Amino acid sequence: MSPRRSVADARRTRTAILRRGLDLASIEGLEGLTIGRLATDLSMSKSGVLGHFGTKETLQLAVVDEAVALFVREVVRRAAAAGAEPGLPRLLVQCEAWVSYLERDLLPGGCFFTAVTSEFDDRESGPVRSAVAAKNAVWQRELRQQTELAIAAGQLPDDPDAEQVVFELTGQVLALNHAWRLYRDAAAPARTRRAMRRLLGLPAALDGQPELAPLPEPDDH
Amino acid sequence: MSPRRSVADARRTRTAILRRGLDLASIEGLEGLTIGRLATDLSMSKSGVLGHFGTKETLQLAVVDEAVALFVREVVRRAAAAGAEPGLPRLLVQCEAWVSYLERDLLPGGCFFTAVTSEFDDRESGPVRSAVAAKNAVWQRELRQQTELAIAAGQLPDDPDAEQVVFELTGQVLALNHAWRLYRDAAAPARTRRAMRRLLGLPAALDGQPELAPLPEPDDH
DNA sequence: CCTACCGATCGGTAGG
DNA sequence: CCTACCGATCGGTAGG
Repeated sequence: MSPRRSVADARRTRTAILRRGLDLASIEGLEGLTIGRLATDLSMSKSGVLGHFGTKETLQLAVVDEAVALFVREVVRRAAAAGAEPGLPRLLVQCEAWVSYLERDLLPGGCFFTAVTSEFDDRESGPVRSAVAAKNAVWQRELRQQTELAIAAGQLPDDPDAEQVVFELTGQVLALNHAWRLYRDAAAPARTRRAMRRLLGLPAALDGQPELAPLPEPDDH
Repeated sequence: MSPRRSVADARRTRTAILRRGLDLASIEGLEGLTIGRLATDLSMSKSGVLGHFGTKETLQLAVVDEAVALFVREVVRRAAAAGAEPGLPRLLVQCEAWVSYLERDLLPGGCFFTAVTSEFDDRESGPVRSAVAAKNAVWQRELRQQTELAIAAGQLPDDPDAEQVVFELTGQVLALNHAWRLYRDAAAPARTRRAMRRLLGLPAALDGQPELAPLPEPDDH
């Protein structure tokens, strides 16, 4: 009965820690995520948890990576799987996947990046802050590229500034998270879709088809 | 040399605690605001700090009130002092005061309400969460009223849904806080003003007059 | 307003 | 992966 387990067992434990850590961090933030709480929830000792990461900061960075993996799976890849053409069609699919990601409440505390950005944006620069800012920037750049393609193809109405369009799209998603989490406002996803539609020069939605664009079925995880 | 001071002294101490507490809470959040840290910063003992409030929760609620007072002074009253007529003119002044409030960095951690909303929106209901949600709602209601007046007066372009307009305005302010705090993006205030202008059916700004509407000089505090 | 405490919890280490 | 610790800090209390 040695406490030493196989490499595969260790990896499984690590995965369980990160999965639970991501749930907790979405609620309590990355500082509020404590090793003792994780250990209790997983019926482990604190040193058993910490052994996988060494320090709390390394654990926090691993949780950020876990959150990125979820976002990539549920937004980036799901949008890509729709096979929409570059430019406005792809941008619409990406926006729909983004709204859907929040609407489906994949994490108990809502959007991990919104929570953690607000937690770290005033901190001195550090690895965690940098990681969050960098991951945010990757998604913004992807949206900007599609917007630029849409502009070049004459698919957008009047606003020729891709940066401005992405800024405003982001704001509508932040408003969604805000209304959805603070007031449990069930109308918020529809409001965000309506704002995005207007911003991208689309006509108002038909009653029977509220989505911005059709998406493949979501992964059930 | 009794440690007991006058009532006026006690009130001054209380004010100092709340002022510092608001600064700290804007950075660290209302949970991250600790009594020990406050005591150190103010060269007091922990029990000296706690004596003014009894419990941490009471302290947190007092800090929320302090934040409301700042917002009322710098946004609500400053906008009212401009003397704009109800409807679109007043709505523009209120939006300009709102953007200016963030742009001027009145607190070291940016918008207190954004930070605290994101911190408490997933928590079980409690007095702090309720207070934050209620204060948020008061401002939203004020904006909605002016929007409804503007709609009734035919001052808005096409969108007849006041709730939707307020939702989108809020989103642009959230985007401002996001870009301003996380990326130190100096272009963010102009982007928000531009988005608001478009949303409210105004022409694009002239180069020399970027504000949404003229405001009186800010209070220096 | 202070000193002097309390039990609980924090991140982390030693040693196995 | 565990037990058994460490010093520091948390919110809060007793008593003056």
